[in-house]
Amino acid sequence: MNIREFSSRTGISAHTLRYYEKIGLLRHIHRLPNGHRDFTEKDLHWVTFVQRLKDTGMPLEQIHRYADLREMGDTTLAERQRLLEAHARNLRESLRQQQRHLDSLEDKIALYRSAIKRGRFP
Amino acid sequence: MNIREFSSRTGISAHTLRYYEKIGLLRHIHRLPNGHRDFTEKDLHWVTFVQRLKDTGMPLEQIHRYADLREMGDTTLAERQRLLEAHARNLRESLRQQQRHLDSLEDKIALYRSAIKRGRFP
DNA sequence: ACTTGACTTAGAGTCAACTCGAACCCTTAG
DNA sequence: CTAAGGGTTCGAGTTGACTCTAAGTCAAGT
Repeated sequence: MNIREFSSRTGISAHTLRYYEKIGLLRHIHRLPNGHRDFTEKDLHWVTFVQRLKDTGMPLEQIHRYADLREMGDTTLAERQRLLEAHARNLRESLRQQQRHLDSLEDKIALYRSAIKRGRFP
Repeated sequence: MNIREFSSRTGISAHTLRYYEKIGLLRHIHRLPNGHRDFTEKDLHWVTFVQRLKDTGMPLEQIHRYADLREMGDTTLAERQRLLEAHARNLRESLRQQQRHLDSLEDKIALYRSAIKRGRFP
């Protein structure tokens, strides 16, 4: 598929897709004879995974590292697993922290609610 | 307390604290006769709240807006409440999304685990 | 034949949120 | 008296992740 369709399927702008290729997050993108990119389902699958890593706060540089490992073949399976496990641990910790923040915000909102009901600030 | 102690109590660098004052996140910071900032417990409380908003993804500009409302007194209570409630809703949604991402990552890690056990990739 | 529009590249510009540097002022210890 | 160490201001520089521009190619439609 062309960059337009790939862009609309992934929600990533064509500009950003080219940028991702330039910095090495996307590799071996097939080209048509006219030089246009021709993305595959496999590319879609990889990009979806990249988005997941990115959305959970992994910097592009570390995703790049993962892409490197992937490129090196099955001898790096264990290292990729370690990388993902470390990331999952961070994510779990971050979720706990965000939950604490949310609880605390909800407490504050409850204070606002009762302050407004009583017509003044606590 | 001086900027050094305030910095170490909040975990925010002195540089950043001055920056926060410059952009209006910190206001009415008391000064000693020599011009040095003299932070109070109230400042600490406010900064802690600002950190919570920031850590849960609120842009500084919106925190600034909240600071404006706060400055305007009790007539803005309802609006501040709405602002916090909208933020809490976003945060709950983001937590759900992050949890889905985590589940998906854990699935992938499980695949790695079994691939490594079998000595090859799925 | 020409225009339209999707694509290409290299490289510059933007934005949020810091982060740092330079030049300077005060107070206190030796 | 002076040097160290903490503070001050203003403004410039950095970082990560885009985002856009300019100049060009190419294929299809009128």
